[in-house]
Amino acid sequence: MVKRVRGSKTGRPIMVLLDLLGRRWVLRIVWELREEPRRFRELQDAIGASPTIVNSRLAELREAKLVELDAESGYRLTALGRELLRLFLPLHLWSEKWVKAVAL
Amino acid sequence: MVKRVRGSKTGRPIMVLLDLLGRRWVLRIVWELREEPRRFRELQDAIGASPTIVNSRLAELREAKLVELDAESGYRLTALGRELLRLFLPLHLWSEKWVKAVAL
DNA sequence: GCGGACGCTACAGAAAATGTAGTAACGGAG
DNA sequence: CTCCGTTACTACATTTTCTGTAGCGTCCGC
Repeated sequence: MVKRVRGSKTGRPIMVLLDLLGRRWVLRIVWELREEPRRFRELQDAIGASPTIVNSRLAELREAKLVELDAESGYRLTALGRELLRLFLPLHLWSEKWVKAVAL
Repeated sequence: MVKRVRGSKTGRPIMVLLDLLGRRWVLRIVWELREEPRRFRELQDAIGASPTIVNSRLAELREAKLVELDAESGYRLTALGRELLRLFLPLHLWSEKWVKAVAL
């Protein structure tokens, strides 16, 4: 038993995944790592969250094998993390369209 | 200024979107509405969150024009919401693969 | 006019996030 | 060998958010 499933008791993969991704800052961290590895502080400054929460989210993402820490370069996406990111890339374009529709 | 951009001051569409989707239960609610409309209580029971938070997330999703309330059938995805969901559908399959890779 | 389903709200207590400060390990300069 | 900077990370009091439970007001069928 690897994961704590917060939002769902079912343990169905999609629920576990949605639970993980639905935590504050998780999507943002993955997004921030999309191009290149980042140092802890660098990441923290970029997203503007407290070190406490950045650290615990990184721990969760590392446990989920989506992110890893390389001593040379910093935090970076694993192969699995890059796969996930690839699924999210279309969001970038779509978000532009969405914002226009919502007219913020 | 319509939206509170919690996680980012930039107002860049992708950041606003990631902020919205990164709130607790939001992804789960969108997922729960993927097939058919749901009533408030039905939705609440399905995800197991408090009515308070279900209501406020639904309000946010309605403001974001991703969800709407139809008196006849209940809460459902808008056209925009269905577009977003379509981007997320591959997650379902991917999550199965991911769980196998993580649960060593 | 009673009962049930509906969306939704109030509110106290619990949990999570913030903001600030600080620790411990390492590596290089003097 | 000290000092300094950089690294990841932790402690903790304060603030914000979420939960759990109860209940409100409206509509509709009986």
